[in-house]
Amino acid sequence: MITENNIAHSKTADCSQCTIRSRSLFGTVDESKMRMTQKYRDKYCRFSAGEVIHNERDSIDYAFTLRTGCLILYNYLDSGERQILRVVLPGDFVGFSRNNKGELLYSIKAETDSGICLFFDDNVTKMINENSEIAKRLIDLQSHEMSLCQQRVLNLGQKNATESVAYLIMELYSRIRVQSPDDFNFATGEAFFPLNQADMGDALGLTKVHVNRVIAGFKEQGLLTCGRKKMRVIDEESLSDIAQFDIDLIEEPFRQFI
Amino acid sequence: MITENNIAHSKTADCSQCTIRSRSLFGTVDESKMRMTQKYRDKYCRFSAGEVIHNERDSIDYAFTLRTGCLILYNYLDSGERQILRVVLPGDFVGFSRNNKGELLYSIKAETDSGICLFFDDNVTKMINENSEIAKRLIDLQSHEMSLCQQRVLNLGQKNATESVAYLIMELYSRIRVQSPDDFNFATGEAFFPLNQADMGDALGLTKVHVNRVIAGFKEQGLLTCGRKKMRVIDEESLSDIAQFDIDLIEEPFRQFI
DNA sequence: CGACCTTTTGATTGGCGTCAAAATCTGTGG
DNA sequence: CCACAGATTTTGACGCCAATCAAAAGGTCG
Repeated sequence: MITENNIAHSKTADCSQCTIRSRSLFGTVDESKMRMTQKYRDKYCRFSAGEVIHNERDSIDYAFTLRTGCLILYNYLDSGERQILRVVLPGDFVGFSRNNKGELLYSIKAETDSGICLFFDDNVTKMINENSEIAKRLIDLQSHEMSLCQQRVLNLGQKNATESVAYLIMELYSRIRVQSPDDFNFATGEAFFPLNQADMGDALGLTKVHVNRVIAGFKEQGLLTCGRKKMRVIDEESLSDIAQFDIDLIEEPFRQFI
Repeated sequence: MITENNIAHSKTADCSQCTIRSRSLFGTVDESKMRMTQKYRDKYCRFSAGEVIHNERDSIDYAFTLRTGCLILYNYLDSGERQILRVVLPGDFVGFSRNNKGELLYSIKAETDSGICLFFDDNVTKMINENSEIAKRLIDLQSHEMSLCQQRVLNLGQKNATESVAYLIMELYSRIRVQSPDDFNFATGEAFFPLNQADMGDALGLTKVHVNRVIAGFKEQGLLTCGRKKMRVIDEESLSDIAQFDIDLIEEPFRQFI
């Protein structure tokens, strides 16, 4: 939950300094209108790694863009099992998909130290009403997110452990390179990887033990090296083949309506 | 693919006769503006059960609302396995989530005889530009669909065969009651159920053999009766409990922006 | 009636889970 | 700089859920 402690001065995250603006909700809005877009933002909030931002089923009256860091969206089942639904990286928009009572159906946790640009629902409505560019951009972002979610269904439904671990690694590794370049060392190919093996298991419906065995196999084959929250993919082509992963999905969201 | 054979006279499906308008893209548009909304529709097309409407990865220049019948969206893997991503019922909007080349990432097949209201992309853009009511509705529909998709991820990732078969049955059965009432006998509780057991397996990542065993168990416990494309749920509460299914998800999409 | 599709049943196999414990890494404070 | 607690990764033995293979039974339609 957001408390006073989380709220930072908006000045600390000015739109004009934003490195992920082009991928965000305002990605198609001309820079000259930056003051207009910034006006809609209500707050800039920070969270420390491990902080729970929102609890499944609580009501919520805002949505946000992740500016820095990494969040996970997840659900718990009665059995106590956790399913990670989505890994959120900078530029991603979060807070839609409410049920018919206006509740958000998943919990949100900061996986690493993170900063979000917050918009109250009223202001989201305003943005959409006043600016069809933003409405269209939101539709494109949603539809891009839907593609990723459907690929996850495909993974979980039909791929074996090796294939789906490879997919998760390739998807996240590629997205980090594009969305969070500060966490990616372009010289060495090493990325800061926000998920540990237990998290990966929770995203894939596997146990951490089995995830470990699969990754050990990849290391043996020389496809990647990794350690505590670090990941370096050595053979992207082979891993992509194993995963049936298509990089086209990760690039800039399609601009269907311009 | 759509051919001349599929195109029916638009008059055969007038908006004023439409029984699922309230759930569709035009659900929030006042009836007095019906002529305006109908103007955007380019074609009304019919498909027979089994017809493939669109092939994975082909380019496409339209989106549509399903008016009658039932469609499935699916992908094939290299292994030849099929994953059903979504079962489309009347009122649902289909044709977004393109990749950055404008391709649709899934195939579309008519599971039963079906009729669709087709909009070319240009007209979708026009609708959204000219009418923020429609844009907002589209955003709400997409976010509702996203919730359903995330629930599917939860099912596939963390639930066992019994739970996920129960979930699929409850989700579809409930949606048929709401979205396709002609296929639902409110006196007996019997629904026309568009998926056979092999299809259900392809939606859940299970084999048809195992789906059959699970359903046999439900029958033994007196939770449901079913036969060739028929389904009658006797004990909705027990099945919902097993499935951890929440009916709130199925009701009218949340109107977040009004 | 015969071809075909779907459902049902049985026997066997295997991929991944479960349980348990050791090894390694990380941060913290004395 | 080292000691120590806690988190994460790694390894091993064993078990089970759902897959696989195979075939029979039942429904549907021309």
